[in-house]
Amino acid sequence: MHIGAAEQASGLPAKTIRYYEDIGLLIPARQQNGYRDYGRTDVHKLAFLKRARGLGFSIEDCRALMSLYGDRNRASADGKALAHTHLHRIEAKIAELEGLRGVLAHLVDACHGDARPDCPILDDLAGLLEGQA
Amino acid sequence: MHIGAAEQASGLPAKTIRYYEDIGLLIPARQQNGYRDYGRTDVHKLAFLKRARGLGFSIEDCRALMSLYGDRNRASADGKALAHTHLHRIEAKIAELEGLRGVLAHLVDACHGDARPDCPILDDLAGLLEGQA
DNA sequence: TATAAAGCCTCCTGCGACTGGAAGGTCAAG
DNA sequence: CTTGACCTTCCAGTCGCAGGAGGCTTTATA
Repeated sequence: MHIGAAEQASGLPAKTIRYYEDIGLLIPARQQNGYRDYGRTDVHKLAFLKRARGLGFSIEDCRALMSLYGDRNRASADGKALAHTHLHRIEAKIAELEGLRGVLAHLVDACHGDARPDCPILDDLAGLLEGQA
Repeated sequence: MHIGAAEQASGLPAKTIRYYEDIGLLIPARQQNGYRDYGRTDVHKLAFLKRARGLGFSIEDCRALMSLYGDRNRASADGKALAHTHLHRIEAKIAELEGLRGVLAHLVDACHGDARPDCPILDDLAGLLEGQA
């Protein structure tokens, strides 16, 4: 199966599939003409990678997950640990963004937003609140 | 004021301050020996940039905000529009991450996480749920 | 059979927003 | 006069690809 077909079957762009080969995530066989040759297992792995990336796992996480994926003697605890760590990262990111959202919503709310120049948003950025305190 | 002092005063690393000059965000005066020379206004602007970046505004947003910052005839509506757009981006990102969190929390919860190899997390990534349906 | 189009290959560059490091100039203190 | 801190410029690397150039091979059509 050529890379174009693997692209259709896995949902990953050919560019990405080649990149994954570059970094050693999934190295396919080659035909005599040099074309990459993907088998059914390869396509499964590509779809696996797509799903894992879609869940926000880093490439290095994916490497570890792929290793577990192909390991019959794996411990489910290992997969769980990876997912758990990743979940914590996501929760931390959410908390960070919620903090930003709070500040921004407050500022947007406080700004009348007309043609006049006085703007609490720019004032906050300029640190005038501290300056006036 | 040398860059080291500006670093202390603004809270931005010297590397970042130089980078901001490279991309034309804040170009300081130079002393005769070639050293950068930051004045009080420059330090204010650096602190302004630090605050804006800390709120997650992109560099291009910061460029626009800086322009408004220095414009006596600005309309507060412009600042509000930038902040509003940014707020929407953050909310969209939060929603996306909350989706991921939901899926991951579910998977982590479903995985017993012991020495046995069967792992709902890896099964999900492998698309076995669809395969079995 | 000739040719055009599609698909494949490798290699290089760029994105955003820095960060680290090398090689070298400048300045104040001992 | 030397040491060390501080400054300069420039280059490379980060992450995860995407875009494009230039050149094969294969396939489809006239």
